[in-house]
Amino acid sequence: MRTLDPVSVPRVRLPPAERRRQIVQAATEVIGRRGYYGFSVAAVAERCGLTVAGLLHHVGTKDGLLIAVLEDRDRRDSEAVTGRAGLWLPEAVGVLALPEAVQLLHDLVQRNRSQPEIVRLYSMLRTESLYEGHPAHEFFARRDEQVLGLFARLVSGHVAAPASTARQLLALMGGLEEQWLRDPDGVDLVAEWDRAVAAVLPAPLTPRG
Amino acid sequence: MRTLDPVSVPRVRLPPAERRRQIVQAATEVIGRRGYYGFSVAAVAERCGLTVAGLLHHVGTKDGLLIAVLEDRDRRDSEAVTGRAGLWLPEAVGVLALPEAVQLLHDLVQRNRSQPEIVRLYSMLRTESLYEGHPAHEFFARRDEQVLGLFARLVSGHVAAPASTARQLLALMGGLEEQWLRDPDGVDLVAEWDRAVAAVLPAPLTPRG
Amino acid sequence: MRTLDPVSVPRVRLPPAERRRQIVQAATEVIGRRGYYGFSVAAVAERCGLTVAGLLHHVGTKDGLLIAVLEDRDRRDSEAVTGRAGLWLPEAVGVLALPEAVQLLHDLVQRNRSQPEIVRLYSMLRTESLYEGHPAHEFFARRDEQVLGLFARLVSGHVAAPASTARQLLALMGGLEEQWLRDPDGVDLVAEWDRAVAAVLPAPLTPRG
Amino acid sequence: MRTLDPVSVPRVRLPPAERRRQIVQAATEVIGRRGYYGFSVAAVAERCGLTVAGLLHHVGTKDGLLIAVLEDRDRRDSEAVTGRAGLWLPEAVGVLALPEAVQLLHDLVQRNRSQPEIVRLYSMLRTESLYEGHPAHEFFARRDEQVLGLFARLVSGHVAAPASTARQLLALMGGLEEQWLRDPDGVDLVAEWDRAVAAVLPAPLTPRG
DNA sequence: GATGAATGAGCATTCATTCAT
DNA sequence: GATGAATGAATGCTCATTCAT
Repeated sequence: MRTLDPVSVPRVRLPPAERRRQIVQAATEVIGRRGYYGFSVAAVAERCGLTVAGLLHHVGTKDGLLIAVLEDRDRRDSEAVTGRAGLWLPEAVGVLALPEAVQLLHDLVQRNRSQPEIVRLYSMLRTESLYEGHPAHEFFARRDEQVLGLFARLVSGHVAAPASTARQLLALMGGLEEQWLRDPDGVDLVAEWDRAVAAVLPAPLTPRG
Repeated sequence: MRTLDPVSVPRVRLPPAERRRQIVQAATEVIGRRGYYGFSVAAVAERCGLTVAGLLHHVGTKDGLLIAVLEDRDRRDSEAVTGRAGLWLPEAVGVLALPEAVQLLHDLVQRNRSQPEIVRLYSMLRTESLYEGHPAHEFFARRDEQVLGLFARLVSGHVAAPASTARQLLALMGGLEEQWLRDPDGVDLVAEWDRAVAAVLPAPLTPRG
Repeated sequence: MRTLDPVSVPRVRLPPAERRRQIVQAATEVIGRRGYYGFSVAAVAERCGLTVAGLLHHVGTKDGLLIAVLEDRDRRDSEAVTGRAGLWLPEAVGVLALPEAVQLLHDLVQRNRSQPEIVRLYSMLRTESLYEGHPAHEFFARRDEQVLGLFARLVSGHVAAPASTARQLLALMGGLEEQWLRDPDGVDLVAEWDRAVAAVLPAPLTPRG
Repeated sequence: MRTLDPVSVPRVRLPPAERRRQIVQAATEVIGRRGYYGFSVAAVAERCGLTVAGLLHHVGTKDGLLIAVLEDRDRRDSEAVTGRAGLWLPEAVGVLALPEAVQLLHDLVQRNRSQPEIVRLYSMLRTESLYEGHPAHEFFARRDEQVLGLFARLVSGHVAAPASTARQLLALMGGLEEQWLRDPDGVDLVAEWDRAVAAVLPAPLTPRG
């Protein structure tokens, strides 16, 4: 067998919270590389220094593992934008001026650069979930809808066709991230993003940081 | 698990060329939906009305099947641009004026709209192949390099940073196609592409067709 | 193909030690008859009343099964000569007088007569492992070397060419065992062995028992 | 796949007799290494530069291939002893004096040294065929019986128990050949055989050649 | 909280064989 | 005389899951 590089981990008993974190992280890496269809519960278990049965004791099933990963992501993302005050809520964004919107997108991309494993996970699952049978199909359909809505509101009033601009921003973000994942050292994700935004949005102010 | 919907076909001996075409097409669909890791040789065989052994007689291994698909694509793509006279060769493109370049990209996207299965295949494989262990890793690394080079030459002289603009075009193309695959009826791929090009390239002339 | 006669056993959970013993015994029989290349994991599993997956849970792979058998043999053989005090150690044997040496060989053959399955296993594996690709190639090369060394020391001082006499003893033992396996009722293994030793060694005393 | 080292042979059309010879030789090698159960028709075909179907065109089935090999051996062995005038016939040998008998055995072993592949084939098949289900089971049972009979007659009148001496000679021959196959450079088959005969037969005259 | 035993289903691949060409 | 297409059965192994401990 042996998928991915076997990271041998000593088998120790961990407190549940830490174990959970460990599992989610291992699953993120493995699913990010092989996708939902292609990854095996055993590969994740091995990375955790757990038996398969031991891992399943925490997440129940293979699907449960995916759900755990997705929920964990959702929770962390929410926390990350808490400072930004419920940004995902439809009503919350209309108030932002263009510079603030640009800054927000910039921060988002910058944050992604610091967590390639998670970017990889989303890239993989978003592509895989195009197929209707995929367990995350609805999840990502809803997700993209929300993000497109958010982006559209962010640029609304500043561009001619906010919906199309939103699509462009989403496409650029995913596409540039993919190019960056393929060649992390050759592609400066944040710089490319800023340049792309400058091309797509009018009067782009240079974002800070 | 019952992958995809089983299409039962009578078992007959087919002329080799036609069989080959059938296999490649079935594999394109299946791999496009489940990815290389997630698809099974059996699923392809079933779609062809062949035994697994019968299928393997033609392609040798699972990897051989992937290679067959990729080579077939390459061949067809080459044929498609033959009218455009060896467009992938580095020297061949410098001569194009911007309107012709825009037209060429437009035609490319329009062609893609007519073959969603192939777009899906490439989308899936490009994402999966980010992982270094993937059998198409090198294939897509080289491919993206070529395409980025082509795009850069297409826009060279017309934009400030051709390499970055090339990245933006590639990202937009992949990203918009993905949005279109997720919601084929809700997204007008060609229109969105034209709008994106208008945003990203200067003085965009409306392409014909 | 229906290998050997299927012995159907009720599927129950066995204590690990007993299961192990059962597996090793079943494998000994099957490999002894069909060889490593010719036997199937399924044949062993069936004899144990286990699924193939269930069997593989214990031994990992087909090779692992062979190794388990060989290790088990080694362990038992060691135990059997423990009473003889580390007989396989080079220094330990020089002290034996010829009658004791003859007695020892006699006992060895007599023990073999009581376990035809194991003799058959060794006969088969020793022959198969002549081929360099065989998983037990090195094992039996080393083994034969050790045994030849032991035999040479046993007869050293009593014959003109101990190394050649050792080869003769090893050849006779293997060859007579094979004749006995082919016709267990027609060949008196121990008697033939004693007669052979009488021919090959000088002044052979009749061994007891 | 790929068993044994793939000896790539150009595919040419051969005259039937030569093709037959080639097939038998390839099969001899492959069966000698992997045994009847462990070898594949494909491995033989490859060595002949033939398709599997092409090979089967000549020998019909896997069993047919084994039979072809065995018959070919029988024919060649007969030819080899023709000069010795129907030696395998029961009545023909009683007339030999001991020195002639010793010389005959010596010649036999010497001939074997020149064809290790065939010795390997017989060693493998004789061991494998101990199992009653083996297609050559009867063949080798009869064969051993004949050889034991021949040997017994050869030494009859010169030793106390001709049948046992015959067994010893057969055992020695097989066993020494096996040791020689395991280490062809380290074991001088003919010399060891002569020494063994000297030990087992009385007043052994040094054979010529 | 975690393990070991066991299973049923699946997977890629090999194998011997048949048949039409 | 030889090939290519195709098959049914088998092979070694993986996988997700259950259950008793």
